[in-house]
Amino acid sequence: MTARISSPASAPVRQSSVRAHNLALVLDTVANSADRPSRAAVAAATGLTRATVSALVDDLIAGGLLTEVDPPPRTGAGRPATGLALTSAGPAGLGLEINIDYLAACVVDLTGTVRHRFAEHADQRPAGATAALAALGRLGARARLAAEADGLTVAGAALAVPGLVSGSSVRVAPNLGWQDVDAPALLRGVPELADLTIAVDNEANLAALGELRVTGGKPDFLYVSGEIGIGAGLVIDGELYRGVRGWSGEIGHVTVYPDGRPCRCGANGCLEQYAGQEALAADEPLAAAALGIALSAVVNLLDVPVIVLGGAYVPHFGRLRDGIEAELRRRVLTAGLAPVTLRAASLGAEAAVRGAADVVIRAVRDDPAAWLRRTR
Amino acid sequence: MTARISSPASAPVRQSSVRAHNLALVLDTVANSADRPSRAAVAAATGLTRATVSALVDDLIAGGLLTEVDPPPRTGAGRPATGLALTSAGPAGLGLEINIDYLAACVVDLTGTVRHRFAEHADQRPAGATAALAALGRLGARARLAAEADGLTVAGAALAVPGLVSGSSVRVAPNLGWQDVDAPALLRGVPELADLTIAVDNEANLAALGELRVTGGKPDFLYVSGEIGIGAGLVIDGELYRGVRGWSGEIGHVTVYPDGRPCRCGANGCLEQYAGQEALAADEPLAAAALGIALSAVVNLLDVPVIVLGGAYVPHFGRLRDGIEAELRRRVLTAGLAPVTLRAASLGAEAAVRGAADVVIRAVRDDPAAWLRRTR
DNA sequence: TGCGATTTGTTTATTGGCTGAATTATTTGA
DNA sequence: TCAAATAATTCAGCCAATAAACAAATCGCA
Repeated sequence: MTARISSPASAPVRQSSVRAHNLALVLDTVANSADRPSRAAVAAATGLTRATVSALVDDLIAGGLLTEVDPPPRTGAGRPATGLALTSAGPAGLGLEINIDYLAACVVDLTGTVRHRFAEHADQRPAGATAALAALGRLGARARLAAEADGLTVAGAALAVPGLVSGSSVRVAPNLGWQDVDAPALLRGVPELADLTIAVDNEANLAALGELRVTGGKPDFLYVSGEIGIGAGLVIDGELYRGVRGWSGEIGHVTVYPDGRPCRCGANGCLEQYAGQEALAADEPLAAAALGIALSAVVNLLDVPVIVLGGAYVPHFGRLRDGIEAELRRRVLTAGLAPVTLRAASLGAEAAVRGAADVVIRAVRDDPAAWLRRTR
Repeated sequence: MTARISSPASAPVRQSSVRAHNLALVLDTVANSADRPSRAAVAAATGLTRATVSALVDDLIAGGLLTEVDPPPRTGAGRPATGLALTSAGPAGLGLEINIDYLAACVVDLTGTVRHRFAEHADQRPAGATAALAALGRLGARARLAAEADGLTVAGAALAVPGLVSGSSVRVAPNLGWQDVDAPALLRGVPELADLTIAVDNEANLAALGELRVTGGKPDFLYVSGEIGIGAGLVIDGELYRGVRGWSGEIGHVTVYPDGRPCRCGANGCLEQYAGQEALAADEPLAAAALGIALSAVVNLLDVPVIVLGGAYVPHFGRLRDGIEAELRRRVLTAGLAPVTLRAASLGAEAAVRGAADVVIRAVRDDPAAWLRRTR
């Protein structure tokens, strides 16, 4: 089988695209191997010939993405293999997060290991966007310097914010009181970050990616992040779905009780009023039912087999579980054909920063050819 | 720019994949041109060289997918161009549909033109799956013979059913009283269809594709099909999203009023009870509000900019519109940033059959290399 | 009428990248 | 010690793209 190339096609493909694709294929195969595969093993796994894999691996080693390591224990006769592994001294991702009451930065290397982690706890609302992002930028600069002292090259950064994002602009972050903030520009005001490309995304989306890194593979799940607001990140076939304008996942404002409590958004009966952090803290009795109703809607609409509760839900998971599952069984049309799996997130508060850092290294992993061109 | 190849990569790419991709690119470019483009125009539009385009076009002509036609009126000096167009005598798609009270078949050619159309109106429930599908198979056979009399080659068929589908099996079709029916096998029992590959999909999904063909381009929209049940098809970037197991779009069972009317699915307050065909016929006063609440959930979750109401909603659109839009304005978090567009479908009852036929020709268009191999 | 300018489409040499077979390297086991 | 086995590299060949030159056909202006 050869690869299906994304259809409908919209750009020409040339030999260099073949190379780019196969570089990514080899890198991905090494990354997803439990052991430390040889070139021959990679060839067998991918369907490429050993000659081709050798050439591709040479490029990836020269570009600082792979290294040769001791092979796994031998099993029989024959020339011993050379093991391959992702290098932990190549590109790294810088993750940044701003939230109501803290700032965080972390550095993740190509293997997915968190190498450095910094946080500052303080209410970010009074300072305003400019001051808060300057402080976060200084935190990021410390993280970058620490990473470079380790021999890592920071390939880019991503910022998690609790709000709606368009391109690089934070359109609205109600809980921070922000509106139309060009966050990357403000962060780059810190000299040590001036040369970095900085992406911005919603915290729930990035937390979903953080969770994805932990599970591995190409899963399908909905990650629900209970912070002051409730957001969700939808991962389909291992890819984050961001919506047409990047505004997907606003599950906190899905209507649960049409004539229910008024919400700060202007509507009535939003999920957030029954299952937000404040409701949880107040031991709101309807929280589980409300979550179950909203999640049933998601499953009916999208056929997502797994739901992961993260953020503030993690400590309350035991208490909420039964109530949510009861609603799912009752309200999901296909519940009888295949049950919906509900579980708590494996990462806690750091999911979003970590997901942000992952975004950067994910880009390198998905398009190693771009990284090779850069270091050539 | 060269194409990004679908990441994360999972299969090797070789030169033949490049050819396959670029064949699809050229075919797509010709198909989406308003005029009848020359080879040179296709080269300019795609970024390929004229030499390459000439070679690709030769293959597509030899394979019976493109034809040379009179060029559009000249505009200046230079050798006159040769126009290119999709052939209307090549592959065709056979669309089939079974619903509560009718059977339908239609044939669509590569250009998207409906060439033949057959329907039989009768209650399909008493007959049972075997007899009903035999009758539909005979209708399909008539359509196929008519198409072949025109010089068309039926490349495959697709069947629209009102139910949940897994692979080629109809798991449940409550309104037909079906359970675990291998529809393609029964259809192929008709000798004239024995050699065809027959896909099966939910009627709402296929109706969404039918609507997509009419709009053209790569739009994003949610198509809502109001039949006895209410289904939805989600189109993102011109592609249908089917869900992990193919069970997405069950908007009819999204909860609107948690303690509302009991539904045949066992839950309470499903949209279907307030905005299904029966409720519409009874002039149900809550229909618009219920639709608005459920659609707001979709937009909040998925950030879909356009909603198309089809099927039984089309004649009621004028009456429902204001009520739905009021709820959308009130309940969609991003309504203030960008309004949601609501419109009636352009195709009526035949949307699903037509979408089914489109599925087949879409496959040929997306992978012309497979078609060329077949006719070689 | 004729010729240069212009545009289309084809031909030819070159290049990049993969394949397959042969070759070299290194180990196990009889 | 040598045959069998496995890993990795080398090299010729092929495919599909590019670039540049060339051939074909028309317009426009003198």
